[in-house]
Amino acid sequence: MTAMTNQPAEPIEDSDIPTRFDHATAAPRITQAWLDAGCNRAQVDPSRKPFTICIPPPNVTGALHLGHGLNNTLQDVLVRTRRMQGFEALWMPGTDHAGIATQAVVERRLKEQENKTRHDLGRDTLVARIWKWKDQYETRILGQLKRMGCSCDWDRTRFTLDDQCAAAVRATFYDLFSQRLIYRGKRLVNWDTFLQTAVSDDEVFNETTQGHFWHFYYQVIGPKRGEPAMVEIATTRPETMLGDTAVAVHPDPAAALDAVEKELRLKLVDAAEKDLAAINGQLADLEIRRRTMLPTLIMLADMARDHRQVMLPLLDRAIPLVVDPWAKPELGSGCVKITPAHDPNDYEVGKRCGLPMINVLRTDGTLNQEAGVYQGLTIKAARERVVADLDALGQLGEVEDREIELPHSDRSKTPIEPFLADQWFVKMDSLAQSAIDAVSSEAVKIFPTRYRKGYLDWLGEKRDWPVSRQLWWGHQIPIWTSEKLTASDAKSLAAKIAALQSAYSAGESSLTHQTEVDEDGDNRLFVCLRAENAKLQAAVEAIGLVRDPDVLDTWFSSALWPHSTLGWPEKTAELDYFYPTSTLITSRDIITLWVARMVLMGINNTGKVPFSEVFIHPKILDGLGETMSKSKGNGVDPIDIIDKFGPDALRFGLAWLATETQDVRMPVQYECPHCEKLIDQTKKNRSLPRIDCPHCSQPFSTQWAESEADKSLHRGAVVSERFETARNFVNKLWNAARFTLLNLDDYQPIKIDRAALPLEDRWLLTRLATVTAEVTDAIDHYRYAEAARSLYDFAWDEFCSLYVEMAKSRFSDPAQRAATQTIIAHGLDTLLRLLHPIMPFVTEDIWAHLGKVAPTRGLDKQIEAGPFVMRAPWPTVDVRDTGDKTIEKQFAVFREVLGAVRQIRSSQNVPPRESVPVSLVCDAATVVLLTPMIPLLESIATANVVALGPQATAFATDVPLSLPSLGIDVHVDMDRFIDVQAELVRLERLLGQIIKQITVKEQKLSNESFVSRAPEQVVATERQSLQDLKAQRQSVTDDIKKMQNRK
RNA sequence: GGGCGCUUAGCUCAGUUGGUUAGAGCAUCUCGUUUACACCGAGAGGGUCGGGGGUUCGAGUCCCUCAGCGCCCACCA
Repeated sequence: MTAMTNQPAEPIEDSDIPTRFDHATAAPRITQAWLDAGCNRAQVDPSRKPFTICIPPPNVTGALHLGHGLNNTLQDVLVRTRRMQGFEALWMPGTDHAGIATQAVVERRLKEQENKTRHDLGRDTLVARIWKWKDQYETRILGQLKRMGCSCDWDRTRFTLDDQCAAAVRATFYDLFSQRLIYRGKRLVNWDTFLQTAVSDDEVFNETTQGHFWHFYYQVIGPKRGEPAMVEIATTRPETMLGDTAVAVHPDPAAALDAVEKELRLKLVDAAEKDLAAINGQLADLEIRRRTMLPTLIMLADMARDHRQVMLPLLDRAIPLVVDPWAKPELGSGCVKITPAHDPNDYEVGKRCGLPMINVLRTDGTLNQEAGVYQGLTIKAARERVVADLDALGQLGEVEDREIELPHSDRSKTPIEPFLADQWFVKMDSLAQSAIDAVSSEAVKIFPTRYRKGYLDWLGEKRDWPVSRQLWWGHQIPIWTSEKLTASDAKSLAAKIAALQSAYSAGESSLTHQTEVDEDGDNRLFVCLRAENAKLQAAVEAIGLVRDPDVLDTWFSSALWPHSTLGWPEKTAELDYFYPTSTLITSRDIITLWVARMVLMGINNTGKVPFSEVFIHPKILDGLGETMSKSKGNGVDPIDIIDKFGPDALRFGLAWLATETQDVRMPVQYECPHCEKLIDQTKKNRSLPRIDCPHCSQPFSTQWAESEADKSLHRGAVVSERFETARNFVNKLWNAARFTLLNLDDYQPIKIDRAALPLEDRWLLTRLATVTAEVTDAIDHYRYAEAARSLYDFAWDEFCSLYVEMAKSRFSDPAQRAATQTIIAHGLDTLLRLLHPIMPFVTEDIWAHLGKVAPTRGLDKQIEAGPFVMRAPWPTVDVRDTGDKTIEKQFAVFREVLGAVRQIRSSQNVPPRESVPVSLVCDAATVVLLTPMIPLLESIATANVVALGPQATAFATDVPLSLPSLGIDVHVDMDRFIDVQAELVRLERLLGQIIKQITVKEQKLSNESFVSRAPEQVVATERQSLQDLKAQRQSVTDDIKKMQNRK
């Protein structure tokens, strides 16, 4: 059947609609139909309110996994809902160039496959290769999103490195540079010696390794009588001593020790038992230090103030003793070697004490000329040599074994070396403050609110943002430099630049320059170009300036994403209409890196916050509780799930799991393509390119297959049974629709008079109204799981199990057929709209089928249903359908009674078609409620209600069940079926339960304080409940007697 | 070291402001092809709500504490 064409209504045959939703053929067809009709498109339309979401641009490092699947499902649910609610909804798609990550991936492959480094290729060739990689993965990523049903406006797809984003980056950099908010500085950076680039703190992870703690002795130069001849220092990185420029000691060691002791004693007061020993140990240690070390330390401090020096061994360089509070007398020897160029803390000391900073490393991690005879060695080799040589000199002391937290680069997995280098920084002061204010004032609201704290704390530190990266893939810094200039050279160069400035920038200024004096007293000059301009660039280079080879941190361009994608710095109509965007949906690990920076850059560039709400969703963890990531290899490709379960099941399954506080644990299995058996994914096998099936021994490939041999094998999908529920639900909906469609062949809608409707119809309308309100509210507040559960329960337990069942008999009654058709068509129609944002494909397919047999739908008046549920209006709540508590109560009672009858039937093994006589004992009020339900009960439970009311009595061959909370006793005549023994077992068990409950209640009610303090209503309920239980006990006891008599 | 979560059935998770007998899906067991659906239907079994203490008439829910797991931030010469 083709879905999207308008054909005249024709009878539907049973065989026309398969019993399973065929997502594999339906999804591509529907996707195409949406595209053809422009359903995803958003345009500036002043008559409508805009609703905008910018996608968190996935990195082009690799394919998407289920974490992205969740992120994008949640965005799409929201966008589709708002679109249906009448907003001009724009979902802006795109990808991120992910500077260091992407370059690292491509470089690694280059090494593995061709044994080449980036230097073998050169900058242009490498960058061209990365573009190729980007094209390949961008296509794959966008394809994944499309198959998931993401309703992005694809024509607007952006890339953080495309021309439009580049223009925004250039303009931002230029503006910040002009305001001196971007500056050049020497800073200690985390140096990745493998990738030969600085990486940010955020790209560093710590790993505990077995290391040593070496003690050295440095000789004091010209020790006077009574003074120590040596100072002892200790380090975990001996080779850095080559860059030592001082040895520090605390300025007032006695006071420092006192302070520590005071703190320890405070701790002692409210310490737990088990900690006491440890603290006391520390206090004892302090005492020893006071006696043994303190005099020496005080003497050393005096010597330092006296500008005394020690001799750095091996290099025979005299270095000063300095005083600095960083040297803590309570630790180690109390003295600390200072290596400003290779340790963050030492760097601070170096700055405070005005020490020289000697960098002993080359960019590749080998030692440079500063290291003297050790020049050219690797760090590892140098370390061994330094230790051996010091030992030979007799200046090596104790060597302790110690666990060391060693920083590693997240990208190359190699150890980080702190390294002094020239870098560009963004000054965070006022920028950070604006982003703090935005969240404090709730101009930007973060959900769940607990994530506000991390955001505010991080920004509160206002640490300047190092933005240069020694990479080739990214936005090259738009700065041209000339260094080591004399003052007069600098002056004449500046004049030439001023000339260029007036020649090229009529109107808007597009070039600016700054001069500054470097640490050696020379001048350097920077020129910044605002936009790409080949001629101007050539002119700048012609007067001798050289472009900075570095590129910008990826987050610099990501920070501009909400406005750069809409055309900023141009004043576009799009920007004016769609910006600020509405909601950002992302994961918690980039709240600071990305969200905070978008807020401050958005405010800086546009004067407005980039979005008013941020929703942080849970993370998807694998079966071992680890987050999914490309680098770990435990990522599951959403396409595998889609192939097996369908896109709707993927989406519904993810939404169902996306609760507020809990991350989603997702154990996965490989599915062998040969024998279809499932193989648990483990730490060992999760990143293998091929696996031999343990069941059928045949090999299959995985998503990591790269070699041709592996790729030619059959691919083993990674699946999770956690999507079965959702897949089954999709099919349940499909079949409810199938039933409806098969009964709409002669659809003749009639005008509905609500008051005259039968009970079950009024109930359905009430429930639809309630569910509509619930789902709307849940989605508004990002409670996706609640929306999914609410729809699941209603669709399955109420629409399918009750309403459809009740409709069966009414369809065969000519008097009721038309009305039932009208209502069920309306019910299905509403359900499809409500489910569409979560399950777009199956709802769209059913919508098309429904449109053919029932092109107009509605209650008060018939309305032409449009061709797409995607573009249909979101259901609204009609007040006439809400608040009828009587009907809800009637159905609640009905379902209880129905359950009781079924339970009795099942316990006695009564065949489904056998009608059983039923007698219902209840009070007069319940009779009124229940009487209209009798026909439904009879049809659904295959029961025959022979008596109802206070006077109704038990049967001679009775199997009863009491519903104490409702005050109803259900009696079923089991004359023909009864299994006396089984029944006795059941009754005895039941009696036991009742007696237990009675005991609990009696205890409760005999508790004087409960009766006097609990609210009256609670006490009354308990009393009534006890009374009911007692009555039930009586009747069960009677029944047991009766049953024993039958024996 | 600081911060934020989490711990409920065999598994994966819900559980609104404290209030009848703590729920769902999967798995298990029993029964059933009944005119949409076996990716289905009916029913059953399965819980000291991580341990301990407290507040309260009443605690899965609030407070304290201990233990375990996870994440974020800082730091360790």
